[in-house]
Amino acid sequence: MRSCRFVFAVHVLAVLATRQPSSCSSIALAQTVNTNPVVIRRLLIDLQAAGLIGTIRGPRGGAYLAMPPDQITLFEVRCAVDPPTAFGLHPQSPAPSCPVGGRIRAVMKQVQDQVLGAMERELTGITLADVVCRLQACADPRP
Amino acid sequence: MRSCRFVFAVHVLAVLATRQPSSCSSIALAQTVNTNPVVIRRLLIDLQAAGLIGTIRGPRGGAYLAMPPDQITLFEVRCAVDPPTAFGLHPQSPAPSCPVGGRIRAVMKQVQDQVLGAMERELTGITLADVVCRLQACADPRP
DNA sequence: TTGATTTGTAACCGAATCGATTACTTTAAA
DNA sequence: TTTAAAGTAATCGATTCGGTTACAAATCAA
Repeated sequence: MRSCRFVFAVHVLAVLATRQPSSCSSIALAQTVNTNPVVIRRLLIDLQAAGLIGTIRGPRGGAYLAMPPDQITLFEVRCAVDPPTAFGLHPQSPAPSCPVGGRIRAVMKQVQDQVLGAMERELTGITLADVVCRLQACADPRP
Repeated sequence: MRSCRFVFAVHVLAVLATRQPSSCSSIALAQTVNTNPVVIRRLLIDLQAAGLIGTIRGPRGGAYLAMPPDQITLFEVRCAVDPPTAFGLHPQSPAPSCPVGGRIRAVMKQVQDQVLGAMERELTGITLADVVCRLQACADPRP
């Protein structure tokens, strides 16, 4: 997963958290992230579908947090914008005649689920409020 | 990380573990994985650099395990063939004038390190011997 | 009602990644 | 000497992804 959609999303949500409860346009968000507004709007659509933010069309519109920052975990953010993948699996079916090839896919699927579970536990332990706190360089609540 | 180098590497090592102590050619390995021998040889180079396998050139050559399967963890395998990344970071510098933009990179680097640490703990807990065991559908030693 | 502003969305581009492939060199066993 | 295998360079094609342009839809204010 080399996409930076996740860090962009956390960045955007952190800005919205500091702007609460007023909204922020995709243009302004794109400037802080240093990317194109359409890239931000595509993210906003996914974050909105996940119920993390709301958007307002028209003049003075923009995006706003739909939830208090301490109730948004980074796991939810990741789920909203990235596919649940830790590493790629076999693109072609391995040789079924080989004892390894016949079963390796199921085993590696298990391994991936274990790894994703570990990532979930870690990301569930970090809220958007924690991120905002770290941004302000206050004491890390989870040392 | 969408590359399947990691699953290919585990697949190859599992085959070598069942073939111990004799060696196995990249052609034979490529057949079980269902890919091209050069793809396998590129993997073998990385696994060899990590000290996990050895290779023999010439007729009757091939790759062999350099270590007992219960001393090879999936974390070592992953380190050998994949960069230590959980998600992409900001490609362009965020706006330093924004309070979020100025610090978000460092914070997300921390988050990535936490996630990588969780992945490391999970993958360190699975050895190549465990994988071989799971391939044989015996009771999972780590339920 | 009109104009301005903003989201939503489609289309496309260019760079990067990656597995696959061909071809060749190097090594070493029989 | 022949043959089989690793090592390696070069290239191809598909896919992904951020970036960009353009435009439609919505909504607010004058």
